[in-house]
Amino acid sequence: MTDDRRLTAQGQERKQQLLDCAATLFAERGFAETRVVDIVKAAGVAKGLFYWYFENKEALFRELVELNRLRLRQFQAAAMDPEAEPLLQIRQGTEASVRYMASYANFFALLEVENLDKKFADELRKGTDVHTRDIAVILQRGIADETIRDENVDLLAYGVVSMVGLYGHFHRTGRMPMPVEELAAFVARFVVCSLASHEKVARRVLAAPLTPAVPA
Amino acid sequence: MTDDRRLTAQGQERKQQLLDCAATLFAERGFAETRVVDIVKAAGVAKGLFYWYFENKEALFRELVELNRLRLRQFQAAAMDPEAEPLLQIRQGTEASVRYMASYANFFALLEVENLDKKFADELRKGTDVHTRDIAVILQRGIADETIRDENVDLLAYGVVSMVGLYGHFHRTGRMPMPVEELAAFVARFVVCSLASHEKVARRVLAAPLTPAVPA
DNA sequence: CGCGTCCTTGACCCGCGGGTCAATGCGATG
DNA sequence: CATCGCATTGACCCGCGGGTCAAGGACGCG
Repeated sequence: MTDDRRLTAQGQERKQQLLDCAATLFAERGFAETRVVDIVKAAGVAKGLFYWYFENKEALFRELVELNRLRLRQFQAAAMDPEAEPLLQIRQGTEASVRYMASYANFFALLEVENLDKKFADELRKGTDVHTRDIAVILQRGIADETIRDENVDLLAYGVVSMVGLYGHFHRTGRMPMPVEELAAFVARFVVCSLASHEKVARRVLAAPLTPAVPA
Repeated sequence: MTDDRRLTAQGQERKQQLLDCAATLFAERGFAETRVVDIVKAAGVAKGLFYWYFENKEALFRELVELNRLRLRQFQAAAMDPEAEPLLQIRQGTEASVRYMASYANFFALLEVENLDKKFADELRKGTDVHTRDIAVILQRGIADETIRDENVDLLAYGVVSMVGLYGHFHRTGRMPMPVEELAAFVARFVVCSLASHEKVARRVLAAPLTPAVPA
């Protein structure tokens, strides 16, 4: 495949099918351990077709990651009440992220791979950084109005973002069978407690009603 | 190499040399991207020699990980004052771990790889779990005496252990140039705040003097 | 029906890199 | 100095798996 060819409806579908199969396999056994043959077999097509839709295995991976990071950010942004106080926004975003990860476990497992294969680390890190910046901006407001502990805002943001990924991984790998909602609530409490400047701020934020589920 | 052969002093040394070179390379470019040839070249020996000391590449990796997890646990345990209250022990262990990771950055980067290659995940996870259990036991005591928030102890322990690894990674990959001591202090504060049941407990624990450096 | 574009096939190529092996060195030990 | 077992060498083997390609549908359009 050279640059962006025009794809028919059928073509779009087939490409998506390959993306889906690849995502599942990557999530199951990782990038390096997934063969192109495995992907096309899973999709029930010939090997050559893979290269009609993708430059190579790496390109497919990048596309997959990009797509999903986008989705997550949107989902998270949608869950935040723009009127709420900073720490409450963080709580809402955190809960939403955990839920998102649960529904799109396959896709999400993918993002973890980026840290493993150094080949991707540098390029894909940028995506995470953008995400982290979103959070940092909110945290900054919380620090300004003294509801969030006055710490290095980048360090805090990194912690918040990673935390979600961390517990998502934990849950996904089945080491703690528990309902998603429960886990989401736990992570939210954990994050809020680690950020709140005072006990009463934490209590106030945690007392707010559960974030309503947002339509995808 | 079949099982454990008797090695001369020279043999021990050579083997260690290979382990060191491999650790550096793995840390730099990851497991899958490091060739056996690269390792032996770095050590300045012939390829065949690699297989005199190790069953294969995977076996070397496992040995490396095992070795370092052991070291970390010892280091961490040594940093904890057995008389101190639970949360203070956690703080001491956390600070020590961050310091440890800074000194043995190469070795430590290795532990992250385990999450990437699914091949290792299952087996090596057990090691992490043991580590997590250590922490869980301490947390349990803190929950009993109400100095630590009454949450699922396993979830908390996982968070604490991962947190350290997380920020270690962050620091190691050079995204936040700052003195190790400063980072260690930050992570300790983060963890203490997320665990403490009450503001005054957190303050008390954080007011305690810096853990003295323990001789290796 | 002829032509062009999109789609699909599967046999084939080929280099990379893990792993082997027969030969040799070398430092103890009797 | 003979012998033995640890240590070391580097050429070689070989399969795996990424990537190619020539050929052949299928569908739409004038």
